[in-house]
Amino acid sequence: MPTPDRTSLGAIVAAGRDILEAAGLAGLTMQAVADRVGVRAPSLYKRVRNRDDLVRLITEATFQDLGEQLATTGAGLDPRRDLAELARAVRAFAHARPVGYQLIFMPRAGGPSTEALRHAVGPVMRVAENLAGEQHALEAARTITAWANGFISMELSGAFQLGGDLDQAYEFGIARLTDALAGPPPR
Amino acid sequence: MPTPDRTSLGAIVAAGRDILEAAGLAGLTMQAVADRVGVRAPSLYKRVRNRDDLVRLITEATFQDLGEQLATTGAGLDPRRDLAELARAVRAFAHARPVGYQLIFMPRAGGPSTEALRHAVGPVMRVAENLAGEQHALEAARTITAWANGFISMELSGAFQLGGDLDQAYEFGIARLTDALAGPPPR
DNA sequence: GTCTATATTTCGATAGAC
DNA sequence: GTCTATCGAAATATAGAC
Repeated sequence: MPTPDRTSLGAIVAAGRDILEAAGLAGLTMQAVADRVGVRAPSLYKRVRNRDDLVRLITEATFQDLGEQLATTGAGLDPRRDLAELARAVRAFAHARPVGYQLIFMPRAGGPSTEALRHAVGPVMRVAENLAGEQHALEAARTITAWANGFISMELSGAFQLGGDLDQAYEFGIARLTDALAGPPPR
Repeated sequence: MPTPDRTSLGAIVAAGRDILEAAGLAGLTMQAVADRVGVRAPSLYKRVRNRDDLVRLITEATFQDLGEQLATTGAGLDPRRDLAELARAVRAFAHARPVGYQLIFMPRAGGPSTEALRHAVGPVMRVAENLAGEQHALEAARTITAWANGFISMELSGAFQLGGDLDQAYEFGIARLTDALAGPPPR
């Protein structure tokens, strides 16, 4: 009888995500993952092609989580309120998994499948369309996404160094963006 | 008579910046820099403490360049026009040096000196104050910066995958943000 | 499927002669 | 200041026994 399974792909990905948050992308080594799941490093290669593959799996799992988080948010009747809730949900997610969040937006060979992307961006597109109209939905969604992701990325990287209250600044951005997108279309 | 200088700190940093753009941060090895400046790798350590130090110098030089680029932009009389010019200037800079630009916003130990930061952000603060008023200058500047940087970062990382014209989306964001910040302040 | 052992590669950094 | 020579430290990945 062969040796029974001592780990699983799910456990490996989960361990990888924990290590990623605790030690950063550079700290995500095959050895560290093996230690955490309780096997030797070479055994990981039975379930994962290589490290890049593991990073990709972790990124996709994180992206999927974000999508599910947003799916349960901002589906109300008031698009202005929905936008605010979506924006706060994204930021909360990023605060909970800062490294994983930033990993999503890193340039890499095999980006997220367009399917997964539509799933995660869906709620934002809906709100954008309700606010700015069908014709400007994509541009409005990109404005929202760019602002939120930019704010969060800068916050996480410590780029806001001039003091002030960041929570307040985020709410300020929400309020102004909402007014801007809900306002009369240009021209 | 000792051997004459065969390179300089400036040449090393300049070579590092070129390599960074051509081969990414991982490709920025001491060996690659040495090859490009025409010395052996150990010689670099006479002018640079270690690799991290070199990366820091490159980041600061890039940040300085960005600041100078913005200093000559958007100092006109019309804050709406100034904001548009500033936003376009940042994006043009990022397109010219994508890796260096993203390096600026990476979390690192010794962030840019507050002095260098004020220099680079100065023009944005001025425009924000002219648009949104003194009381909301910082928040407005952060909204602008977050949106522009978020848009550019996502663009550079290939995160915009749903088609559409990105130039147009950027102009859309400029127009809407300008209206939003110049509009009546939220009481 | 897991293990031990090891190959490979790469890179950062130092020592000491000239 | 530059060089040759080399160390030392990782980390990825493979081979083959059990």
